[in-house]
Amino acid sequence: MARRILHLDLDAFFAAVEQRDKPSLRGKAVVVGGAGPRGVVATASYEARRFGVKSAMSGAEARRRAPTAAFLGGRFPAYRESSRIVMGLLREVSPLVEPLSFDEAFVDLSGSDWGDDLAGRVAWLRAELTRRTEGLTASVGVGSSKFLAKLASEAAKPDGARILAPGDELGFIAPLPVRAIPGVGPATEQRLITIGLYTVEDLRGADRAELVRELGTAAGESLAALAWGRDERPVEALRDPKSISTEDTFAVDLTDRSQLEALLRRDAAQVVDRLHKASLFARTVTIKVRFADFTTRSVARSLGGATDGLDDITSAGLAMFDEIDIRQGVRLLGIGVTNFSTSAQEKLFGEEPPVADERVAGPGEEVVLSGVRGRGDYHPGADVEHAELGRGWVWGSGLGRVTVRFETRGTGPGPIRTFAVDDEALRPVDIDPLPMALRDDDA
DNA sequence: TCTGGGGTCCTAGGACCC
DNA sequence: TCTGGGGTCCTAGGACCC
Repeated sequence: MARRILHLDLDAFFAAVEQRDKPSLRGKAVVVGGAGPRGVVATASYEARRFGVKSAMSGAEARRRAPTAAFLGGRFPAYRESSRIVMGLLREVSPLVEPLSFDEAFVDLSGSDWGDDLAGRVAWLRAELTRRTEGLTASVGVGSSKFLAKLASEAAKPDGARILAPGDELGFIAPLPVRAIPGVGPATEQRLITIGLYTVEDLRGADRAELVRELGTAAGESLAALAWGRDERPVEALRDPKSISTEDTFAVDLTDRSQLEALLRRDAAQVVDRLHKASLFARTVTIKVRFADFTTRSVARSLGGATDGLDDITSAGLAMFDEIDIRQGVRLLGIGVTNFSTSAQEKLFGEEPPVADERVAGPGEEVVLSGVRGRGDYHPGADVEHAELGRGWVWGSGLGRVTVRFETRGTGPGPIRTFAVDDEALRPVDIDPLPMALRDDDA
């Protein structure tokens, strides 16, 4: 019996959450991300895509293409909440759910009772998802492997479903361009085109040995198998994290070493904090430096044993950073940890116990850009509350003023008012998205 | 106003060991 | 004049994904 794998992808997720919560933006071009001098687009609504705006495009380019679009900073707590509802719904279908990101997951339907009437069940799932999230839509694909399910949901976008009958799968993928295969990006695509391979069907006729020579063992063998629909990767509900890292791109290139060191300390504290929350210990520390010319260097150092100590990790990072020539200017600095174990290892010589978090408010924090914003302030799109007018969102700000549109999911398009930034009646709403009427644990 | 942030996986070369 | 041959760990960098 062939496996039945379901792949679900929320449509234009971040932008769709914004349109749901901001009625005046429904049906309009909305771009999440792309703020600041070096921002890039995280998600564009389908209306914005019609202007040619795409994920990962620079904000400058996106504004050029869609000058009338609403550009929003992003509200991670709201995205997380909707994601939680969707993943909860999927876990009611089957315990074998593998989230890939906030907006995407695989479900192994062998763990479900979905044998008959697959189309009816999928239709129910999509309708239920829209109901519980109060308006989001998802595209769903079902196939006999992760690979085929993912291509099926891609074909169903937006707001559709595609269920592949086992006998139709090879015919369905044959005409697709090689670039449609997950794992084939611009570089691999170019190499395949160079040897005359444009489609999945071409790949089937290719010489296996040549693919391996051209792309390496892993990629070559994997493509040769995928072209014939062969993909045995299991749906894994629990995957251990392999690394934790954080990095900052600066609004301007920095050359002041002590300022960069302070930022590195602050980032190390954040990484250690997340390490503690995950109850993990790491043996390897990595730093990443991107220079003004966009070249990137990474340096890694393995410690004597696994640690979650702030001092250990910070000093390893600083020691590596010390050896890097930063005269041309640094546009990005980051630090991360890998090589996890679940217990600290004895060090060669005695070590103090893990240090409690010591929050370092580094100098020059204002130079740090955050592409998509998660915390409340008055960036465009942020949630606010006014003492008399209630909930709304930041339409724009500057010159000591904030303009707010007063509307929420449940209202119609609302009125616009402008305030002084220090108006006592107005406050940012931090991590408090409006509750959904229906929760995933209601049903 | 070119090019975010958080990840995963793979490769290649050198060290080191038996 | 050969030059061995695995296996594993480590580091740096690249490709790719959302």
